[in-house]
Amino acid sequence: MKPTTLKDIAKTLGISVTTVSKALKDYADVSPKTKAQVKELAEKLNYVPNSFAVGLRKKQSKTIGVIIPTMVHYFFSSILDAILKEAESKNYMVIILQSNEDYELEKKQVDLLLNKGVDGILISLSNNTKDFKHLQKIIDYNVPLILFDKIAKLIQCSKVYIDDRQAAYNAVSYLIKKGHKRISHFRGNLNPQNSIDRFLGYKKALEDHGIPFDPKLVYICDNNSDFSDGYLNAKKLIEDHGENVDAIFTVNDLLAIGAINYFNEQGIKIPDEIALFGFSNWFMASVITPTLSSIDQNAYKMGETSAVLLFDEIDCKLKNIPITHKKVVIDTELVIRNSC
Amino acid sequence: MKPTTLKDIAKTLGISVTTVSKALKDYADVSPKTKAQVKELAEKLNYVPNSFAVGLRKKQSKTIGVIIPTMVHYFFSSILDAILKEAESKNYMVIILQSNEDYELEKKQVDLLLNKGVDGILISLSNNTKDFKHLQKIIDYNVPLILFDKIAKLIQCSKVYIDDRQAAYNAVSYLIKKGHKRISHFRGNLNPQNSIDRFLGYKKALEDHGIPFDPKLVYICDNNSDFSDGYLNAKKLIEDHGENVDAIFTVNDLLAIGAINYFNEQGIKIPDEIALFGFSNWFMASVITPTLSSIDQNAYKMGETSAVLLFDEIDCKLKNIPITHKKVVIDTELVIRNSC
DNA sequence: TTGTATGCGTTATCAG
DNA sequence: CTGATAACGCATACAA
Repeated sequence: MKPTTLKDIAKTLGISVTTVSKALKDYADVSPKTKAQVKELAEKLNYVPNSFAVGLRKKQSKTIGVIIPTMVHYFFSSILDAILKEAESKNYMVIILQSNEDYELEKKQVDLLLNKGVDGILISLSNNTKDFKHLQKIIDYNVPLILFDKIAKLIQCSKVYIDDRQAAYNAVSYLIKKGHKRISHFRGNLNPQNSIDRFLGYKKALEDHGIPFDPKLVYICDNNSDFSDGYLNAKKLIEDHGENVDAIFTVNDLLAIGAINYFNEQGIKIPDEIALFGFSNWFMASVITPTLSSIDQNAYKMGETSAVLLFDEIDCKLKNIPITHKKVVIDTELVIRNSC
Repeated sequence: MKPTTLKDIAKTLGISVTTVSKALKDYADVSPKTKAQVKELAEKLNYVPNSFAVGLRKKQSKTIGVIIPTMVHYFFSSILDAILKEAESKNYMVIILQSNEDYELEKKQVDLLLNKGVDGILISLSNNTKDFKHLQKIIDYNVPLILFDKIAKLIQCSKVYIDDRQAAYNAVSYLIKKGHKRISHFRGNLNPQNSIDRFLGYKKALEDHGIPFDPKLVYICDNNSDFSDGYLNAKKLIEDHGENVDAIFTVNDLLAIGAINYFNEQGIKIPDEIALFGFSNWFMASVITPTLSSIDQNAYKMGETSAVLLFDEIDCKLKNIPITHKKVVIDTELVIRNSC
């Protein structure tokens, strides 16, 4: 079965392709009668415009591209969920690519998207992206670009992100107000900015509340490892400090859950003997025992906001309105549960 | 900045567009010298073929479409991960759509993909899809189609799925071999086939091992509810049967985790007083205390297999080799942990 | 070995 | 009100 074309309709109706095209678009200069005829037949033949042809003519694809480091992740899949829903409502399609934390791949994928003629691009950068020529290329091609979560400060485009430092600050301040004084931090690798900012927020909260920062309470964990790293560091923490530690703020929920497992196993009472605060508010945080307090990053809102911004810019471009880049900081939220 | 076209290259080199086109494709009838010149300039100008034009000419897009019920789900995001990786390796792009368990939306999305000229389509059907005209349409348009996980038996196309019945049978048989005799089942809604098959597997395992099936031990849970439904039904189970029940096989991990929370809270020992077996092997199963035995559905392999089948069919179509539809049953695996 | 002509399906311009 | 024509960028059959 072949798709119907304008030509098919024109032929059976004995009129020109031009008229058919105009009729379907409700141009003012087509007689109501012709319009009716054309529309009826088009409906009957199930006509849909060929998107290659439209794209070739109008240089727009009604498609956007998204590049994320990885898909199998509650945070990113929630973001994608929001982007897909937003796109759906605007009748856009979405091409999704995983950079897999690989800079070269990310670069190649940008080329693919540009080549594909997408109307806009959303990117959350790979941890290994230090060079931004590929992003500049997008801008040079005049394709709207929004960076989210993992952003590059120097690139001239709209950005959507959370304030990791502030969020960490809030969590640690909460622990302090609850009376905790010896607060450990399980931090991530030195590398990604997120991890640095969360550490800085932790440190600042201590300082602002007159609690001396003790580097011995900071444990560096492997970001990509599974939760067993949390378990192991919890063990180490107790070995190193015994009762001279009363809380842990972890850079993500997974580490906290590993630690919870260790404490449960050892009969160390949470939160009485040690309190815990995670980061990200994975679904898991609400089902573990005890339930884990955590910082909700509002992934859905981040995705939604990014998509809305992108469609705005696409719109502006179509209407030749100059684009003003925006920076949106998404609110995070302390979700207090039973671990502190 | 405008993308380079064949015309640009032809003009600066003073040759025809045809020659440029052929040179880039290494046609035999272009002189090595011309080829070299063309390629060099193309490289320099960063030439990439305009995909709209190519699509219009060749009627293929190097793009496939995927429709899934929902994205924010460990199972589906793992499948997508595999599909994206497979597509990446074949230099294909992937358009992802969420049907959101809505039949009308699914239908519309099929039209969009067809209209978009994708080279193939992968679908996991919505629970509410009872009518398959939209799938037939894909086949009528001669676009390769693979159904995975939630399939329609009557449609003539390749399918990739697990044997839910067998998997459930295996899990329950395991519980029986461990000495459990009063095994409850927390089943899903009556509606999706998965849920029915898992129930049937449960029942068959009992029968085959000479254990009478007791309908009072079967609890119907709301599929879309959160884990609290598992908690509530566990409570009910104990109220109804007291010690006269020694294991539960749940239709998914979430319900099992809800139940675990209840038992932990009540000091009911797992697995001594009651054993648990889940289904799906969510990440959570390995971090909960006690860790939960579950059935791994091999999501990654399912995605990979589906994608490989699709690319095979696309290939056959290009080469005019007749397509033979395949049915692939993905192996499931009992993952035994501490809950039984 | 190179180039000309044609068409893919649509839309915009302009003439009738 | 209608339609002929050109153009988008590329690929191919056919000439030269």
